[in-house]
Amino acid sequence: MVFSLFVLFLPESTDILSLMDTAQTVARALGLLELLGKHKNLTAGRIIEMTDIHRSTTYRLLSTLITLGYIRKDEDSGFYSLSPKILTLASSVRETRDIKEIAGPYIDDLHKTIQETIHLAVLDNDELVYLDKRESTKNLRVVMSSKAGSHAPLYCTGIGKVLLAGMAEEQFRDYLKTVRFISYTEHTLRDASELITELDDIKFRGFAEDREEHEDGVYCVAAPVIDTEGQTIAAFSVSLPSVRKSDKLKAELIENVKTASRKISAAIGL
Amino acid sequence: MVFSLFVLFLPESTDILSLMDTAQTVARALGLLELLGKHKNLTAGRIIEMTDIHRSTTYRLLSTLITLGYIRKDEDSGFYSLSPKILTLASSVRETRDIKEIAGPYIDDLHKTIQETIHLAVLDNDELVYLDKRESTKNLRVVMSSKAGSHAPLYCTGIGKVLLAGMAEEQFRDYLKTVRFISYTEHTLRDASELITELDDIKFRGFAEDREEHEDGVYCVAAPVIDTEGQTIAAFSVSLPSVRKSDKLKAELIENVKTASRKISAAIGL
DNA sequence: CCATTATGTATCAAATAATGGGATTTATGT
DNA sequence: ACATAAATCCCATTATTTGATACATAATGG
Repeated sequence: MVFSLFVLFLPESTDILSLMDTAQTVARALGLLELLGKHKNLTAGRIIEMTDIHRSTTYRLLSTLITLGYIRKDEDSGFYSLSPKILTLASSVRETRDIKEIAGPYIDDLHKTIQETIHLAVLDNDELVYLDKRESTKNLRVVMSSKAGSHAPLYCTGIGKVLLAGMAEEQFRDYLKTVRFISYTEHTLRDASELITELDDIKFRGFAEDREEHEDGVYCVAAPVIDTEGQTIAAFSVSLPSVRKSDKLKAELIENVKTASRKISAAIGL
Repeated sequence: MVFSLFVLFLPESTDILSLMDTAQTVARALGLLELLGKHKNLTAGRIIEMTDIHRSTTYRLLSTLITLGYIRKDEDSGFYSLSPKILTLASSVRETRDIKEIAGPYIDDLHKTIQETIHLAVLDNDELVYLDKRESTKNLRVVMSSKAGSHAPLYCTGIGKVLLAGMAEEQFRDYLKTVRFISYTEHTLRDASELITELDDIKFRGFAEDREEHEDGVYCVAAPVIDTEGQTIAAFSVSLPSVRKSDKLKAELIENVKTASRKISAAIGL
């Protein structure tokens, strides 16, 4: 017998469903997918019994799902089953799985140790987009307009350069085609050649610095989050007023950021 | 840009969709899932751009999918992404993934070696259901009514006993509650106690024999298909006329069947 | 061999459920 | 603070889904 599914399947449950802004056709179709996931070797007949959806409707939904490639039918046995297409979706889930959540605790640790502004971001086309941040607790602090969800350029930020350094060749070439080098400060990298030199250095050292390249007076150290396949899937940075930067602090920063980078990357790999 | 999806998303593509018996709402919803699978970190706005579905509709579908637990939205960044619920479905795919297809080549090999009738079956409630078969090439051969998709009892068939032997305790107890021991032949096991003794033996030896327990004159050797978690997910058998059975042939049969069992089980584990 | 049951396809009128336009609220950035 | 954009809500329209009926085929069982 089926339990929770019943709620979704009952055609007359208008009172419940109409309250929530939910499409019942979709609910039914996905309910069928779940049903086929839970019970193996179901025939059309049994599916109809289990769901209380009308025969016609069930057949139509099943054939829709077959057309869309989500289920298939073994002609000999008459069994319906989930098709491998679901696996394609599933693989994307793992990649997308909340970097933010996994990285969260480590970002917190880092924030406790060095009480400066921290950002976590991922690539979004030719820009970066912030996923999360922590603010410095000091009076003089970096308060970027970088709310989570906002965008920033790649070539002139610590995080951006880390993400560029982690790009595949081809993707990077595409990036170079579209990027326009705007000089936000006198330290902003001015062309592709400068950028490439910088990226080589970043690849070698495993972290990036932003030496007031995006905003005057703001220094920043960034490092990547790397998944099990070696892909850079995100990056984070510590930003602070340049006036606070000393050789000692810088060394400490880099040390901590690199450690956090390793820890988060390990955590991402489940 | 999106390509194939466009076809599904275009609202006016009645000419195309009306031909196929396909539900467009479902197509759109699943299209959104695919979109979120391919492109990470999509905001509602971008999704709307990409799909050409009206704003309202897109939002409604997204909220439906959220309600159903298939996607989720990061409130800070506004990104939509596939939720882990997809993984649940995916794991079922792996289990369900065509045992028949994977086992096929090995069944063929087995059939070439010992040219007798072979069946492949899985559990279906309190019975077994045939997925596939090969027929003996000899004149005197076992021709069961067992078309793919047909059912047979467990306690008196080789495959059935293998499946019972691989059951979890609890499931087996449930089975004992409902089973009625019908004596098809004089060799049919007559009660739970006889069955349990037999199953212990099968568990120990790793294969089962059917000594004319279901049909007079039919002898059969069966073995399990075991997945990576040690679960018996299917079983197969070689059936032949008892008259052909000799000690030498029997030894050969068991040898070949056990080998095939190992090979198929290994192949199932991807 | 015929009667019966299960599966799938097709048709179609009715009604509901999805749609999309627009208004409203909420964010965002200057 | 304002202007602009994004997201949510609302609701009449209609287009899509629905389910009853009927038909075709195949499998099943006596």
